[in-house]
Amino acid sequence: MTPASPSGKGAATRDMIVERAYMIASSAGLEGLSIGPLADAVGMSKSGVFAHFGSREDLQLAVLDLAAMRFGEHTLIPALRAGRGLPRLRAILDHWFDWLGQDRGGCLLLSAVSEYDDRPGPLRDRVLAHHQRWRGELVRAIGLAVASGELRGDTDAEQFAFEVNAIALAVQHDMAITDYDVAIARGRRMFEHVLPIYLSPQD
Amino acid sequence: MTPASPSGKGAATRDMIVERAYMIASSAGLEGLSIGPLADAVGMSKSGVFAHFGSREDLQLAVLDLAAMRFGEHTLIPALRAGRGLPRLRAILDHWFDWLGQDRGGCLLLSAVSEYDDRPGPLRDRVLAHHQRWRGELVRAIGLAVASGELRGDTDAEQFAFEVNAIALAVQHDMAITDYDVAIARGRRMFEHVLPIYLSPQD
DNA sequence: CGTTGAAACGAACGATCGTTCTATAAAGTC
DNA sequence: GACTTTATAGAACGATCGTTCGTTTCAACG
Repeated sequence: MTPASPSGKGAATRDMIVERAYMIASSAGLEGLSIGPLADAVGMSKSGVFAHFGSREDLQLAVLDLAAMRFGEHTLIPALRAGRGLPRLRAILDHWFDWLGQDRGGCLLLSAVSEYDDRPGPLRDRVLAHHQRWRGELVRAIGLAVASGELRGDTDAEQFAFEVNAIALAVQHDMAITDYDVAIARGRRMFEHVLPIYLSPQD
Repeated sequence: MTPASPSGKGAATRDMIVERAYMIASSAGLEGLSIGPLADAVGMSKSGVFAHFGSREDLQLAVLDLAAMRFGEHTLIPALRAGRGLPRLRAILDHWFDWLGQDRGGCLLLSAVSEYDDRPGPLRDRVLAHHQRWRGELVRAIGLAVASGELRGDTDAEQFAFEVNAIALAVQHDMAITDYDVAIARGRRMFEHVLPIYLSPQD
């Protein structure tokens, strides 16, 4: 309810600007985000928008942080209500698929990795930091499923997280080629193909 | 040896320009390719470069076609020397991994899909056409492995192709985060996890 | 009331972009 | 050698970009 930023009128419009910028960048990419059209979208002047950020890069960083927060709220947080272990892992993937389908242009964070993977600078650093944090959450959820005995004791959690990430990437990728529902169905089937490798034998 | 384009001095320098443009776009992205720096790179004037293409979009299309040709030469063509069936499929994936590692910034074609997935126009159409042609080659190679009896008769070739593509995507993705060799190793392991689903039982 | 400080505007700057136009140099053709 | 075609150069265009600057609006405070 209370914004993370310091309260006040200025911070409120700043949040509003970042929100709108996030919508634009979701379909145009972070690099396709420019201040002029953003100012039109929020009904302000270019300089009025600009004054809330020291530079365009700061604006992009703010958008990136918002995207990461929204992503976490949409996938990890609700999955915490599922019991830890395999149910939670499945819930994460379900919500992840949901997330990929809601914004046209797919997940901003996934796209940003390929956008900045060979452009060093603060943006690349932030993108990688967010992505690695998320990868860590995946590893953690997998680790809990190992601890619960649902997954084999010799499970390589990082490898499994890599494979889950691969599924999400492929779904986002195929959404551009075929239908959203077709891509999701392929992703689900793929997870069922990968999962048995890691399942404990006694189950 | 002889260029695909009509021969002559003009066509030769055009090929040279596209070549250099391909190198630039490999790391900066197709959208990051601009004519000014390209002209400097080839030692010509902006207008001199521009005259070989009706527009920037035509230049980008030419680069895209070159990338697709190079990709095919690097992966599919040498894999044809392997026996049809599973060996050829493995060869494709091996050469694909090789291809992902050689250019910094990964495969231009894979990046282009996310770059244009929600930007309609001729570029998006061409990107999707190339990608679907490649996907078709994957399906075909898988179909041959089914015909040879190495893969199960009820194999869903399109699903398997989706999964192979997912592996390549994840490798390219993780190359930005970790090491190239680590990403490749993860990709290889993942293929060995997926393959048994489709292997014929008697093997 | 007057004063202060923040917030937004409007105009402009310098740079870069894709593109166009005109001129020039070279190569080919008769 | 005169003429035509082709290839390239150079200058300039309109547009857009991120950014800066001076000014104005406006609420809060005394």
